[in-house]
Amino acid sequence: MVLLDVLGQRWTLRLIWELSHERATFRALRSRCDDVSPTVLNQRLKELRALGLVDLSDSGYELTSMGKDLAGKFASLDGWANDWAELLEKRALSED
Amino acid sequence: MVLLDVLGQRWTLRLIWELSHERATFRALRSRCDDVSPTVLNQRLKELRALGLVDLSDSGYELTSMGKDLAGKFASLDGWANDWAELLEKRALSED
DNA sequence: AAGGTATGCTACTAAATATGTAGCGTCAAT
DNA sequence: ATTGACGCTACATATTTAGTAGCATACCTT
Repeated sequence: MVLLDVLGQRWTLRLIWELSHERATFRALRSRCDDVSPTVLNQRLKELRALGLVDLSDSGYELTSMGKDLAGKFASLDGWANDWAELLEKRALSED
Repeated sequence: MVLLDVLGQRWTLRLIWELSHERATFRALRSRCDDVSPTVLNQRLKELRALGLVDLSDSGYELTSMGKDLAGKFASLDGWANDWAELLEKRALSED
């Protein structure tokens, strides 16, 4: 599963997540991602562009239709993650 | 989104993927993941256990019910990834 | 035309992380 | 008692990421 190897790199998933909310310039993307170093940011963006998931337009970086499609798959994750975080917290509290 | 930071680490996504197919011993998991070093494997498994996504039983490592739930979210990714890979290949061929 | 500001991106060093290999301690079967 | 499998650790090496500075370009304003 090639996709997993790509996504399973630091920042990749996060980048897609951020871009799924709204497109952003290189610098804006940086600051949204905890000021990730430009080196890595550019590396990841290059990869994502090569994979046809991200595109660079005049108004900044944005997901391609494929990229949006993929991001949609993760959208359902958001709700799940919240429930899960709650469960974790409860469990942590009851462990004392 | 904490979940993304966890998943966006090398091997984490892959581990969940592998374990979603069938449970495996530490060593089996290693060989299935391109012989990842035991150091990292153990680190990741520790994290995943702390997060309640993975559990170590007598018969090896396996996903908890939460872990399975999460893996299910990714299952739909499989079909998508195949279509996507095809598209990519076609595009690569037509670029010459 | 000169200055200011924003863009994407690169160079380079230091810090963090992963790899690779060997092997420990435990347990069950032979 | 030796063999083999288990989960896991130690430690040196290699790779990756972080962090900072700054380049080249373009647009806008004065």
